[in-house]
Amino acid sequence: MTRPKPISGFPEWMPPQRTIEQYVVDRIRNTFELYGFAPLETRAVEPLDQLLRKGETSKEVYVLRRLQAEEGATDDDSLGLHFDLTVPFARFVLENAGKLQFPFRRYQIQKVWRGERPQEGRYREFLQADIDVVDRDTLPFHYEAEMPLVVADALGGLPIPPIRIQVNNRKVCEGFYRGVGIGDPEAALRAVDKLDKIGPDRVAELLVETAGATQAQAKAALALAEISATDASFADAVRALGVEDPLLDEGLAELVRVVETANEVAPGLVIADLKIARGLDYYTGTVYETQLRGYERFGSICSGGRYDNLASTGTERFPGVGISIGVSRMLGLLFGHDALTISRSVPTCVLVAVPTEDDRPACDRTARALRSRGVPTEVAPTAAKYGKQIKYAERRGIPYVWFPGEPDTVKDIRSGEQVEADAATWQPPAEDLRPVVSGA
RNA sequence: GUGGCUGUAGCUCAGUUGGCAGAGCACCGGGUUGUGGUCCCGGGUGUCGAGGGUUCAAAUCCCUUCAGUCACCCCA
Repeated sequence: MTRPKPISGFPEWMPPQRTIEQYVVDRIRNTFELYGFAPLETRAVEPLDQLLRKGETSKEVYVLRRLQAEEGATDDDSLGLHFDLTVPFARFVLENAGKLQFPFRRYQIQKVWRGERPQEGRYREFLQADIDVVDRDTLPFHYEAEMPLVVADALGGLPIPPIRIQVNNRKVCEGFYRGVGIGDPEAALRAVDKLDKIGPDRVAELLVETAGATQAQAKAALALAEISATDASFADAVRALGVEDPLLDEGLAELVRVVETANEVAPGLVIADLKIARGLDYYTGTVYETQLRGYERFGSICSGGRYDNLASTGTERFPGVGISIGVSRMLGLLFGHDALTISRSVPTCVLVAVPTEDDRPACDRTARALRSRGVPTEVAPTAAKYGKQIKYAERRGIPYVWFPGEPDTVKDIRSGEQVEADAATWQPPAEDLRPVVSGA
């Protein structure tokens, strides 16, 4: 029998890491609900044509197929695992528009799948935590300013490095490109997005080669991309470039509002960064990317944007804005750098020692009494010597060992302090009740 | 999907021109007939990632494959 091996890109964390993940997800979920987002879970699969509706990245979609699929099965009816939570949500809104009240605020925390080549913080199966707001026909702009605040609140209470959310607005780029006469705005966006990686010279070359820009146009696009600021001053820098376009003006006004809204609540959280592009299609307004301070080189852990055409039937339109926290990605990076620790590897707060097997029923009663008051408790596996029972607790980080006797005593094995205790009333200090997650 | 690097004990790693698989820490047992950590004694716990090839002989050389990681691609 060969020992089973891991599958590339499908990480399985150990209980301490999973405990941390649950803690993080709880924090995120509670925050989302604090802002009034309603819970939603969509099925894992979507019709393949739905998934591929936008973009030609079909390579990365996992397709679902029965082992005994019929020979003549057509591709039309095949199913794919969802690769994000926005596309399934858009489908859900269209499907259930009649039952929903708009604007509709929902959160979704689910696994998604992408057939990418894995590396640290980048997996084929991973967890995302997503919020979106959609409305019918038109979506008020102010929701675009709200997204970063929710994310900052959710992540701000966690023992992780501070985040910085980079924002841009598609209208700024597209208006600007139109203003200077660049023919292929999408190609231009794609080129400009690489600025940090390949530098201004290569971006200028790309702009000429792929976006059909002249040298002067490339220079202008590059000048725009190099602008960034944590306050509204970026708008002056853009206007100083002397490009005139109504869409540009609209985008600038929106981006200023996003930045100023954030600065009022959380100064330094948001930075306007005009090279941020995100995916090629479907974003139409504000776009977000998020860096963990100190982990900038690992890319964005949270991203999203405004979309106007994702959910539409032709007659009805449901514009939306959303942002998604890459939970697995963020935790994978932090775990990889030993930047998160937990005080114990199991939930157990108290181990009830067992003097002899004849005493086990009494020990079980003690455990039940503690559990009934919310103290996570387990009973020692065997009536081994007390030294071994204490070691059992120590190896797992369990802080307390309960010794049956006349009277019962409980020992804090970290300090060695042992006191008389009654299982009907004893309570550990609040900080010992659950494992504590902390930064390294 | 393309290319590079890495893979030896639970962890960190050593292993010479191919010649009996090692160290530290961790862990297990005992000293300790019942309260751990210090100390002493004892124990190597391994499919050298896997499969195949070359060879008298492979952790070592060759091929394939799996996994991790890095750079691309992509990031909906």
